Amino acid sequence: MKALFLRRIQKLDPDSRPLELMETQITVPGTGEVLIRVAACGICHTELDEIEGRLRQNRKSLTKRLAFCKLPWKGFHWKAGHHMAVTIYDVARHAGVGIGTVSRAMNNSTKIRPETKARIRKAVRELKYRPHALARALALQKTGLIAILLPVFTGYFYIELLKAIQREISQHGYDLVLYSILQSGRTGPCLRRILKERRVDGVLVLSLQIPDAVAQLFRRSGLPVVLADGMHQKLDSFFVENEQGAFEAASYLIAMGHSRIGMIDARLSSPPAHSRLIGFRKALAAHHIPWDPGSLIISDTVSEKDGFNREAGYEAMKRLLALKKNRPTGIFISSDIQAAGAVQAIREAGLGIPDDMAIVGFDDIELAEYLGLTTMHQPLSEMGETAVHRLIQRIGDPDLPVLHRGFETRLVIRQSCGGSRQGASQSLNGARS
Amino acid sequence: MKALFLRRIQKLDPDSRPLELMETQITVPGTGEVLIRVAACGICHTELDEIEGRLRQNRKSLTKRLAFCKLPWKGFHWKAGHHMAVTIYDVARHAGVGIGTVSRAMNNSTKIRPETKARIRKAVRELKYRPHALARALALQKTGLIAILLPVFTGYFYIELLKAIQREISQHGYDLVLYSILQSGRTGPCLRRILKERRVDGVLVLSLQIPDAVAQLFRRSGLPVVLADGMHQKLDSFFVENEQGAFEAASYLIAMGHSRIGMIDARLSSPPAHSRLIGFRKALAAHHIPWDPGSLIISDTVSEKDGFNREAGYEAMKRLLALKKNRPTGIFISSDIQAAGAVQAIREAGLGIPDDMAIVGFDDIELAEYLGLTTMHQPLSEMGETAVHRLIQRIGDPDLPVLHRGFETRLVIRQSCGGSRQGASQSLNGARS
DNA sequence: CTGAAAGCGCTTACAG
DNA sequence: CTGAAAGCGCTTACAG
Repeated sequence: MKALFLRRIQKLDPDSRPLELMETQITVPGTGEVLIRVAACGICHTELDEIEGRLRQNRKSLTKRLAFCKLPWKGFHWKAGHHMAVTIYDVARHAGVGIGTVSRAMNNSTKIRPETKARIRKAVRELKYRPHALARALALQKTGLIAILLPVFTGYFYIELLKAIQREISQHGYDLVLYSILQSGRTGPCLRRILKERRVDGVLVLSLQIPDAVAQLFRRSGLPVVLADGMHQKLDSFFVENEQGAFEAASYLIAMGHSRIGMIDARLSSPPAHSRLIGFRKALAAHHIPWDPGSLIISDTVSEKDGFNREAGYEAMKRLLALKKNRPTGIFISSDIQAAGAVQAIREAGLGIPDDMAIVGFDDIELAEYLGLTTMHQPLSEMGETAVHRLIQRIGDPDLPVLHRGFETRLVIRQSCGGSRQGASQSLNGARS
Repeated sequence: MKALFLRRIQKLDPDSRPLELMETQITVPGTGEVLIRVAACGICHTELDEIEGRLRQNRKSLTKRLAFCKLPWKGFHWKAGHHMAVTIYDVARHAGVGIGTVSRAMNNSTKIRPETKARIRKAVRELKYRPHALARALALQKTGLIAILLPVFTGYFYIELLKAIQREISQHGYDLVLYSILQSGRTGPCLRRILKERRVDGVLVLSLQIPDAVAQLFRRSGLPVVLADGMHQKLDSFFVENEQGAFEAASYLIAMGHSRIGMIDARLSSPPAHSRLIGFRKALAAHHIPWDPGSLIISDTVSEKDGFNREAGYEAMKRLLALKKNRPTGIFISSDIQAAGAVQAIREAGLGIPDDMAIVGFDDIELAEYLGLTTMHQPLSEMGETAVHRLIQRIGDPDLPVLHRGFETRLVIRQSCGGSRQGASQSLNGARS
């Protein structure tokens, strides 16, 4: 296998004419591979053919050298980066100007004569030139990239958020770099790395907690961070009013006539889980319903995960159903995905929803509609858009004051509490049909 | 508002001692803003405080100048990039070596003395140095980024795929840049842009068709592309055996005793939709069941989308149910999400599944389990992993031969055809309960 | 308005 | 083994 490797030497010798071959040499690494290295001055992408022609003419000398190495000549072969990319130098030469002028033409500088600009634009079109993003970023100290951190795709919840974020961000000319966090403990290290690597202009953090030390670091560095579905005192934060939502959810169960009300929550170290419990208890208190610790199940026993998953909801509901006395008749479940598991457990027990057990979820993921689940809707798109908007603002001015804003949830009534406005005809008691 | 702007001048004067202030000057732009520009030679991050101290000592001269501009002195204020990042120069000076040596120490070069390396490592730790990703990428011609193109998050389908891809890719030390394609026509332009910008080392394309001209361009450029859930003759492609899957799905309906079998498909310009129709028809033919064009509904009439969505499935099923004569008793639906819509239509018509209408879906998204939907499972994780693996390989050697590989689907039997092995107790005929 | 040059922060042949 | 220098492909004060 042969390789002809063209290498551009820009300033090797300012006086050398363009296209002049500076050297040819042969190296023979391990497996009989032959590398012919040709350094030429000011090679332009569009001139590669000419270069190759010259080399062909020069072939006898190459062949001689190859023979010396006891290797046959088998023709030319371009190395990996087959076609060299067009650079600003190519454009400059093609248009007969300096590279600075090309740059000004590309960046809509005012300090350029219209005719010059037009000429350069034409060259750009002809060579199909487009600036190398990295080089531009390095010179500009601006990458055009935004990092987004999120817990492993737990699925449904993030789709709507991501969609809104992606739409908004690309509208502002940015691209998104995805960092998915496998364990919550990795959030800090990941952020530190992002900060140091300086590959992005800003960071969007979804549903993750940021250690104070890291928040501090970001503030000092001036690299903007915005939280969505999360909260940090020192950073822009957009969050769902979990407490208000849980309060409403529980109040609704009470309004539907339930007096023994339980809750299935996720691990309390998760801020939403924590707030939802608080809202739940406040609702009970507001309605003078006594608090029974026995009817609160933290569904994080199943795995090392935070408990926001179907299996956890399933197990938790089974434990609730096993309660001998004072079994609740209404349950507030801290997420729809847990509720899905809970529904399964209720079905398997041969019980009916809402007759034997009423449930209210939280999130309003698409699945909730299929389940006929009454739940709290979160305004995820709105939150995502707002967060992006703020991030863009802050990239423009890192010294903006910190902004916190909550988004209220909204009760969506379906069938799982019996209070459907459309009647219970679509209830989900498949098990009893 | 004041700003003290520190600017590093590296080679301004090779003889100037470190920390020497080279100039101080004041500019007064528009709104009474004062910019004090201080260029110093070889300022190190860890020495900023010292610099500031000197400036403070020099304050009287600054104050004088400010007074000249009729502006009060209000102390120092660091400009945006508050803390300057640590560079390789800082480390080199801290360790008393050249920057080349630092680089070698960072990159595990063999050509470095262990003691030197240890000393540099220590400096790195002390200064918390980490290379600037962009600069490194520019010098190395390797960005550590992989682009992933996918149609707008239609949701469920891509979660599993993305999860597998993300896992695999980060294992190889890459990060993912997300490009979501709003209209399929944007695929080409987006790819061209990615190619030209050279921000990534490779491209993963999900479910999108690549124009021949663009494929050609990529081949010539040497930037690796791999397709997952898609196919192009000239590019590595990993795809689901849609035809085989549709064949099996239809065969299953036939085996369940149906002889009037319909299909709901998506727009046929979508390759999977097309293949699934072919597989479907082949199954009919194989079992000598006559083909009735009236019982095929292409569900793309609802919007400009491709038809792979719930609303489209809903409308399509309504049209099928409206059939006066020869109404099918079994339907193969080209995606689970359409099937979800179809289920709703069947329910609303007061019909039962599978008694009045049996359905088989395709995809096996999580929703299918809740719906009790019998469907074709796609090995998405496996396909995602394989695609990434190939991409990494190809980044290592762009001249690898083109690889194509199909992944077989698997029938998952639930309740929607009545053939459940667990009995029909969990069937979804909520409408009739 | 324009070109030449310094700089963005790294890597790596080259010459000790 | 190590330092000095050229190069990666751009932008932008600076000096005409």
